Amino acid sequence: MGTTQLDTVPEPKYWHLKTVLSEALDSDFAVGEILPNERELAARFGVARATLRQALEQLELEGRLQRRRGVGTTVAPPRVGVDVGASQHGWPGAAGDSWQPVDCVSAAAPAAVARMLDGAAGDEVHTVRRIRVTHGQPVAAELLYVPVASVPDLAAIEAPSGPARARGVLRELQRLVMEGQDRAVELGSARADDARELDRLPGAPVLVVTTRYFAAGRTAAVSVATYRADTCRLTFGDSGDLEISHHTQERQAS
Amino acid sequence: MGTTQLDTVPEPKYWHLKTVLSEALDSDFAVGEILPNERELAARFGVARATLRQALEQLELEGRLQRRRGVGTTVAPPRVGVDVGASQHGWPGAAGDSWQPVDCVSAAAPAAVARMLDGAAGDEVHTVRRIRVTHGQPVAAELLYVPVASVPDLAAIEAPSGPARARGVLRELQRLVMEGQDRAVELGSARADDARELDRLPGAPVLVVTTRYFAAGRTAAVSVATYRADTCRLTFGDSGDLEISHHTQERQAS
DNA sequence: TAGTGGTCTAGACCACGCT
DNA sequence: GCGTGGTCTAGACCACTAC
Repeated sequence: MGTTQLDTVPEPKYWHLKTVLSEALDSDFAVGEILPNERELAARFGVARATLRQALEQLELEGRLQRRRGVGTTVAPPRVGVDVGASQHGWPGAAGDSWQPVDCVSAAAPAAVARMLDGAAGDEVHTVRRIRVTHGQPVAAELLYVPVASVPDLAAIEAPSGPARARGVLRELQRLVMEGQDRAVELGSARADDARELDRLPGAPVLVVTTRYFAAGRTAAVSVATYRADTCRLTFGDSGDLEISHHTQERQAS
Repeated sequence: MGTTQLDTVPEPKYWHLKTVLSEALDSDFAVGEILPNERELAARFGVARATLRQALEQLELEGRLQRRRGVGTTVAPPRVGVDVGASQHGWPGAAGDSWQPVDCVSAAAPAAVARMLDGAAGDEVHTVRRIRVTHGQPVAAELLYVPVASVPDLAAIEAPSGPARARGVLRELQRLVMEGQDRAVELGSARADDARELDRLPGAPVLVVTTRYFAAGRTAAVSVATYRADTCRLTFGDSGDLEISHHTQERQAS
């Protein structure tokens, strides 16, 4: 009698909720507008708060919502296109890049880093910390590992740590002839220190961009950049946005 | 008195749990090994199952674990490096690419697609469905949108749908002169149909790679490829594999 | 059929941002 | 202090897989 055709497809509540909320966001809310709080939304939809939260989490993962403890849930602006492609074919720290050096320390390389630098476990590296800011918002935090062997002329006069030393390491890098680079993107979750720089909670989803820079037949530096996955869209190639200028192949013979 | 130094840093339980489990995975478990079930793990650590699950979810997001309903939780192998970069500078469907056409239908373009094709809302497009398989596992599902105007010579003889028609559309694409392309990567959650192809649950985290192909001064095609975020690392540039350690893969020459 | 992970509930308390 | 989202609990039932 009461059998509906939905018997065969018991769609989870949170999934259906997400769909309903998503459509409501499109039609009834403006960017930046604040939603009713979770307890009220849950009551309104007749579900437990945990279920409602499962739907909100998905929408936040997709960049539709932004949630801040103590404040509320707001409608997120469209993701920012952040260029990580061809236009950055120079060394990190080249003039005009959008990174801001924060700190630098020198110590033995962690095992995982040493492996990527094809060096031994205890080799000493400069570790440069940088932040990338776009439209006034922090979008990425980076750890740049530079073996001391890559920048032998770094003056001992430089400060032992801090932004000044970071700039010194970056300056020395520019003097090398780059032979190529190598990028990978994967999903990760923010470590505590990255989360702090990115104004997110630890464990927040991030896109981890790992870049290896080659010079003098060796891996001269490795960058591990952590982008906010909720607010960023990583773009490659010339036209990050809607610009369709003519594209000349720059397929360089090695 | 009983005040410990931890007062200032009330680390969440699930975060601490994740750390502990992560270290246990490194030292006590082999790839593919099956973990104790969630109820037992929760009891062993003295937390509620929901809390334990929060830690497992993070580890799965980071590609450390694999969970399958009705089966159990296993230790995941390292992520597979999937090339989405320079080596694929040809049209989709070019000889030797790792995609497998599945289906093709022709209909009016959805609004979002029409926008990327800089066309009108109702323009007719061929929608090609393809699957990418690596090491025997499905890693990505793609929807390739090709305006009928891009492949005017597609014979009417072709089947109205199915893999045969998909191959026809791809074949016609090869005849165009590519002027450039354009890629973006962002985090998303799997739609129901993609999830089925990727052997995941709807909502699973995925990396969405959007590519625009330019020819004859227009956007000749748009591809939206959905990669499993748990098992894939997207690589760009020359050297895809970072050669983490023993890599005795039988790289078959085709 | 037994055992797994997936969903859902109805509470509670905590940390944080504002005012 | 108050309201917000974040964490946590102790259950229950369901869907799926393998035997």
